[in-house]
Amino acid sequence: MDTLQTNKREAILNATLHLVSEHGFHGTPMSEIAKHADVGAGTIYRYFDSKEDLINALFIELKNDLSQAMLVGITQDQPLEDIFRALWMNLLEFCLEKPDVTLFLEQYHNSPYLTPETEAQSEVFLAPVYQVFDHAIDAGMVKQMPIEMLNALTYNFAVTLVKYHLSGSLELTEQVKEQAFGAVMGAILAEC
Amino acid sequence: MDTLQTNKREAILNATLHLVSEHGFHGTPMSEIAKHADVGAGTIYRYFDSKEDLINALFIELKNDLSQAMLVGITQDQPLEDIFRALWMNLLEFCLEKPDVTLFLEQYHNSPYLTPETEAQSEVFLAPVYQVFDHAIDAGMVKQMPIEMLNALTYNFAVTLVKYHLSGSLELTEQVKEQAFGAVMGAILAEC
Amino acid sequence: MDTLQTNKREAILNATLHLVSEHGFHGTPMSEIAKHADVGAGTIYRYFDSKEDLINALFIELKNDLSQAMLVGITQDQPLEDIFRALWMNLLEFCLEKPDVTLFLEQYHNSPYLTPETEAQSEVFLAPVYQVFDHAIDAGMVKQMPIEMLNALTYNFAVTLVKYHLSGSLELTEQVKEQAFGAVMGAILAEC
Amino acid sequence: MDTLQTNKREAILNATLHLVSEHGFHGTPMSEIAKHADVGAGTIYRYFDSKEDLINALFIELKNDLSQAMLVGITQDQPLEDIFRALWMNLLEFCLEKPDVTLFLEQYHNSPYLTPETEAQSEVFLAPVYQVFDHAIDAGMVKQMPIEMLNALTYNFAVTLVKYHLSGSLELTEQVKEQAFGAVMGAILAEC
DNA sequence: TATGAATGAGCGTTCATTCAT
DNA sequence: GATGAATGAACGCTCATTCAT
Repeated sequence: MDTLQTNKREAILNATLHLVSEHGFHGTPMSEIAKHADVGAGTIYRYFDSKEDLINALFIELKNDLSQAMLVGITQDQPLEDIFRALWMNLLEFCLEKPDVTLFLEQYHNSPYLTPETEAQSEVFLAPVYQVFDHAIDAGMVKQMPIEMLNALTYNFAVTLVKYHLSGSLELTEQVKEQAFGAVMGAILAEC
Repeated sequence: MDTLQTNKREAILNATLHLVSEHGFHGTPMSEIAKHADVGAGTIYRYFDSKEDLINALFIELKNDLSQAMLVGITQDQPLEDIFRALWMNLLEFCLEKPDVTLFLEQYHNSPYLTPETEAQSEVFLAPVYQVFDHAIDAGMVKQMPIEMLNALTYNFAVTLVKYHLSGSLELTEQVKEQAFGAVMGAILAEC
Repeated sequence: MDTLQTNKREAILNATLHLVSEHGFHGTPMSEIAKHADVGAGTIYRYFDSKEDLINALFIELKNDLSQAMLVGITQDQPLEDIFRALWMNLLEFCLEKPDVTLFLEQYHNSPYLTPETEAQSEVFLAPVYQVFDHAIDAGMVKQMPIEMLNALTYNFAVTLVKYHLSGSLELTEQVKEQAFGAVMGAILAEC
Repeated sequence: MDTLQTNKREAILNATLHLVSEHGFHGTPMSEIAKHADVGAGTIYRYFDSKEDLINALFIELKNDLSQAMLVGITQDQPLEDIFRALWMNLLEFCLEKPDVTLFLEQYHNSPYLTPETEAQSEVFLAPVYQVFDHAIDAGMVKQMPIEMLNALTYNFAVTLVKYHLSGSLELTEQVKEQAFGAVMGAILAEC
């Protein structure tokens, strides 16, 4: 029973992710989501108040997934350099492996669905990552700079690369990934 | 007459830019564009085949504007370092001064309106910029890296900063701009 | 068990009365009725075939209640004048004390739910009242007039007054009630 | 041009009147109104903001029609008795000749569409009628009673008779009409 | 017997597009 | 050329009803 409920909700979210990443918010009618999720049109409204609510809920879930994925394999006792590399590579791999998530999140961030509330909710999950940034700055490893600039140079940069990759204009080979990570380091490290 | 025609076309494009940057593609009906442009609803279709055509045309124009703005004040005889700085600062200032253009372009890039054709058309204008990149790599000033990665570290980075600025989370003071440019340089320079 | 069944049926009818009198037929979903009656949505369909059936059943019950209420305290041996007064005052008081019933009945009478069948069913209960009318006409106390006109001057008039009262535009004080009854008498009595 | 616009608006109002009087508010979808008015579904929304707005506008128009009809043939110099009779008979005839108007108004008055605002708007047209009532009371012809009671005994009584007539249970012959008017007079006259 | 999750037809409404003027 | 009234397909959403449990 519990699983069935969860299944429908999951199916709806999955269908939404899939369709929106491909056709955009406006190109994805609720009826199509219902069809792909194999549920009745009205069923969606047992789980979500409205299309907006559905999309916001999906955004929050995906931001959480992404945050979790970034932290995989990371322990407190590792050197800060290793943590940084792991965080960034985890991020890059997650975006590469889940292109629909990447595209959904980017669309969401540039749409009127994004509100201060949903943004604030999504930021919560990233707290551990921001902590690493703070430590790195305190330790003198990373240049003193606004968190947003760090974000732009790490998170947004990775996403941009993946979008180029998905559009077919840039192949993200292991070598290119390393080069990209090198660029990130060159940009943020307080070196020499 | 010619001017009148041009005026209407311009008025329609301006209204579209203004409205889409604020309310998104879906939140901007053709009727509203007509009202803001002070033309009849049907008149839009004398200048553009469809809403899609209108938006694509606007995208191309804005990409051209942006490219032109980047090249302002640049001459072949300047040192490569100066050219780089000028290009990037021009870009940053353009995005800051024309937030509606910035927001429109970002929405467009993350929407289903973007097609390989429109993308290709818009790339044409950036040829001079890409030439600078090539020269810089040939001259050993900039690391050998895919043009897309360079783009991500220069163009997309600047746009991301401006979006943070527009959302109110990051203030782009002169000092922050310098710091940002320093980060760009750290990322791409083939230094020591 | 029998009581439980009766209880659920009663609860459903009560909830329907309450909600419909306040929000109208269209503003009262079955799901809301179920919630207010504290039963499952499907349970309603054990007691009633459809929403229409439920509303018709409620109408019949309320018409019965109203008829019963009119006859309270009346005996055959009273003078005809007293019976008339008692009937009418009973009616007025019932409508005043049960505004939801009054409003429900009026909505029903002006809705497509009303059919010749349901009307005929509801008329049955009023037989004793109609008998009084007949006697009064036979006795020469009341003018010879169609039963419907008598109804209009007694029943419908009383209901109309109560509706004005409920809407706040007319206060039904004891004095006003007497005046109203006086008007009824003036209209129907075969006087001088 | 002007006529065309008026025609469409009129056609929509007529279709609404016809359909609502027969099937009720809920039984009358906008699509059906459009079909009967021979216009596109969207066209209705050029003339009315919403279904509610359409129905309210129709109500106001019909109340105006009814008020106008009541005053036909009445002049200030007639005796008060004649004015009364003319008003009431005009009303009765209007309701008889336009049964759909009668049924629409009754449904409206017993529906959630009725709001203090729409009621107030509709009362404006009845001012001349109310003036007659006031004069009649001042002149000592009619008993001192609340305007609502007078309304109930004249307006609502007439409508009730017509509804009985339309339901087929009471035939409003000339004789019955006279009898009915006699009842009205008996109810309100301050006589002997 | 009772439930309430699930359904999908049908609603009110929007808006890109057309075309008579 | 320019208009804007008119269109109707398509949308998001509701709710009477069903049925597996």
